[in-house]
Amino acid sequence: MISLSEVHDVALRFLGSHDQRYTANRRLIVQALAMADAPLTIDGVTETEPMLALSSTYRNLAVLEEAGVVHRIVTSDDHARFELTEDVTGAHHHHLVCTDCGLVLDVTLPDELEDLLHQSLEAAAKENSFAGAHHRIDLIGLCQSCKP
Amino acid sequence: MISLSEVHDVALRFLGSHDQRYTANRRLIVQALAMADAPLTIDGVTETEPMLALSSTYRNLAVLEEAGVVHRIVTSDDHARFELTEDVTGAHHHHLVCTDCGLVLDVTLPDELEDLLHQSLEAAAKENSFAGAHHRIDLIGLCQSCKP
DNA sequence: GAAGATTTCGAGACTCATTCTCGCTTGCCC
DNA sequence: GGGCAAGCGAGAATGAGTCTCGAAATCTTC
Repeated sequence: MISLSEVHDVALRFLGSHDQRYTANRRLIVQALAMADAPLTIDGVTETEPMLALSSTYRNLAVLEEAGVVHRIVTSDDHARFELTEDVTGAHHHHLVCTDCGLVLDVTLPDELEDLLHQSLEAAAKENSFAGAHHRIDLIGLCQSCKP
Repeated sequence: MISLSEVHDVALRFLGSHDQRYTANRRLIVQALAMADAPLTIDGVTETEPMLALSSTYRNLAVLEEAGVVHRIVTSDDHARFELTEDVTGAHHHHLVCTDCGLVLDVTLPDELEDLLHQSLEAAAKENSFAGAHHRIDLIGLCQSCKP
């Protein structure tokens, strides 16, 4: 597990290479995401750090996303969720998504499987003239509290 | 490839078991989705079948989704897209998603890979007390027309 | 370290995809 | 064929997310 100060270092570097400052607000957002054990909604972020204004949080999350520090997760639930990117945390992972409450949990898969997948997807991308950046796997189901 | 009339048969059955009628409008929507070679946005559906009112299309897509006939795909793009479910088409597949224009294309993966994946995801679900229904794999990248 | 330039902040207005409302139409059942 | 439940559709309402713009913070240059 990567330390909080390392996360801040990476964020600073990423923002720097996009001509963006690492302001106090952005720091708070990154910290909130780093401490959370699951991707957070905007409300989740502002509840964790109540000093943050809603509009600034939206703006700064967009800046952080642009700089590759955070990643936006959109589910059928109508609040987007945010997490630090793999480039920041160093951990490739996927998601369990609850269709009922929208909860998102992180999971990792065996490396061999990831390799196989990567090869297949690469081939599929080439076949369809897609410039493939990365893949995303979600297991869609019901979380513990939403189970019947 | 499954025929259009088979698609309608399945849709009829699915709706029936949810105490829903298979009305002319719903038929048009299913037909539009069946003929399209990629998931359609709401606008895409109403453009294909201009007789459809917007509000009715939204309502009927919700009904069809509830009945398991269509599936909603949400990307960062701010129009949801719809396609027939695998239960209707009989074809398990995944998506290439363009981060720029939101285009979604269908791809299939080798069966062995799907099997491996299924096992791993099943295990991950159990570990997190998730009742897993199905998985979703997206390759995120840039489509031919959005490539730099 | 002060003046000016530039960036960020935040409260509220605004946008627009989606959902809701409600009177009208359709079609099913006896 | 009358009654009634379901579906229809135009427009209003909702609300997540974006934009605006004056104020505050931060950087730059001397």
